[in-house]
Amino acid sequence: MTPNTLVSHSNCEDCPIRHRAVCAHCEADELAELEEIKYYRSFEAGQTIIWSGDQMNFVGSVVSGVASLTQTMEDGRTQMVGLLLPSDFVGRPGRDSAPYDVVATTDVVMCCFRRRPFEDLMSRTPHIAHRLLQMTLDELDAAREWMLVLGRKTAREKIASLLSIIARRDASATKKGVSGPIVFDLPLTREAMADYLGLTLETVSRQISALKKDEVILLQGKRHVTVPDVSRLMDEAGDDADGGFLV
Amino acid sequence: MTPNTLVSHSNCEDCPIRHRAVCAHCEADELAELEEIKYYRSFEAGQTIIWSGDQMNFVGSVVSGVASLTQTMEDGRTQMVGLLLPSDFVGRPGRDSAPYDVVATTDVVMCCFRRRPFEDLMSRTPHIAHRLLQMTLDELDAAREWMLVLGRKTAREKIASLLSIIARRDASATKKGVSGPIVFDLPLTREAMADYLGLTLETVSRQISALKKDEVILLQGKRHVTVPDVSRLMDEAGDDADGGFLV
DNA sequence: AGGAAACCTTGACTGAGATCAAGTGGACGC
DNA sequence: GCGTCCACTTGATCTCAGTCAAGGTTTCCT
Repeated sequence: MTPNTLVSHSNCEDCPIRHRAVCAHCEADELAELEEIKYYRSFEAGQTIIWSGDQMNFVGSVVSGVASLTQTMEDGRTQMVGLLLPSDFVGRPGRDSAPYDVVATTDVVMCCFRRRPFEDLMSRTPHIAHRLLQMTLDELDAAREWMLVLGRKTAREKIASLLSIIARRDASATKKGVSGPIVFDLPLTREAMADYLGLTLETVSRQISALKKDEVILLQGKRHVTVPDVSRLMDEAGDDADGGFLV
Repeated sequence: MTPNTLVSHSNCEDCPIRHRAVCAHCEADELAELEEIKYYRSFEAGQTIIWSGDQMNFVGSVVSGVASLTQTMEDGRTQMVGLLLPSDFVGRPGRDSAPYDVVATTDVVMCCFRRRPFEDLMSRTPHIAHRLLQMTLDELDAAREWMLVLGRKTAREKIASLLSIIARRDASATKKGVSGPIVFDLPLTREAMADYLGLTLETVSRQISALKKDEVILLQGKRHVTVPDVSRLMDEAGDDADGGFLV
């Protein structure tokens, strides 16, 4: 699928996530050490990267594509608990077995480190530990914002919230300005969106149709979204109007 | 309210959360440094400890009592996004303003550190940074488990989940064995439980009545709970039967 | 080109939990 | 002892999202 990806940024300095991932604060010498223990792996859309309960032999960063963390109950009810975009970190140093399934939502390339060497390196490298703390705190904030969405928002607000999160992360990755309409492709199926939002896929479909009818969004095909007025979308999400593109 | 608390463990070595809080891994000399910049503050039940948006001048640990992190939408809908029990950490090093309200649910005593000195100390003390990373990762796991509860569980399962979480944390704090019935007091009002679970207080009340009628729990008064059979409660929560008291 | 499999949309009906409303019970002050 | 307040309970009704079902598109395979 993505056969050349492995070659295209084997050098960390050229890596597209160099300044956003767990290695962001590393000095040249630290980066060299990381470079020695890293390796790339590619996954196709739909593939499970890690099974819940499995031995965790590696940790790593998403380089390209989208993956999701999901939890499943015995009767099959599924909840997505994390959306992993490029630069996000997978795995927990110091833990043996994975608590969630990690699934590739699109084709994914990961930059992996064997767990033990990474843990050793981390204990010697405050820059890495510090960056990982920062990233974990950010994820905790995102999880808490998500709890408000899951617990208190209506179906329409949930969809609007998800769209504005994707739009925001997309904009911050591509460094586009905030002004004017925003255009992006949904990296998730209706079912994945439902699992993210604690809804059924039928409800997701209906609410997307409703937002389209009300011209909050425009659709070309089923995945290509245009948001003519971002603040309108934020209103629909029930968030404070300004929102602020901080990250 | 708790006038003597300030005195009763001004010495870190005697502190009830000494080995579970952010200071858990500290050596004697590191502890001495912490001791110099720490101070205690007490809050009465219902008091707001930190307002969302406020300047964060301190961070700290809950020593005794229960506090909650809550998010509120403009129209008043409220979602609790964190339940802070003794040893839990409040605040984020490196952040200026608080993203959530922190409210004392019961009377609370906190061990506070002024933010700047704490940040300085942390950058010099890997033991503290490492412990904070551990605790943050644990909180992230808890938040993700909570997302499953909010997104996919029924009202009855939500209540059973909350009860088993409180029972578990209570048991691990008091070091009691797992066998036999578990007894504890609910530290939350019905309304706080509703805010935690994304329900209304009426639904909380009805489901507690239903669990009582089905003898999953026994009630003395409105707050004192006896769980005759923990695995029965876990079944009702929809979790995998064993659950494991790891923490 | 034809067929099958994903993925998505839409409609009709149902039901779990929200909403609105009334009432209970215990704690506290006077 | 009596009123008041607060936390909680219970009942009646409504509604939003779930469920069940049918049909539409797109893509990809043969």
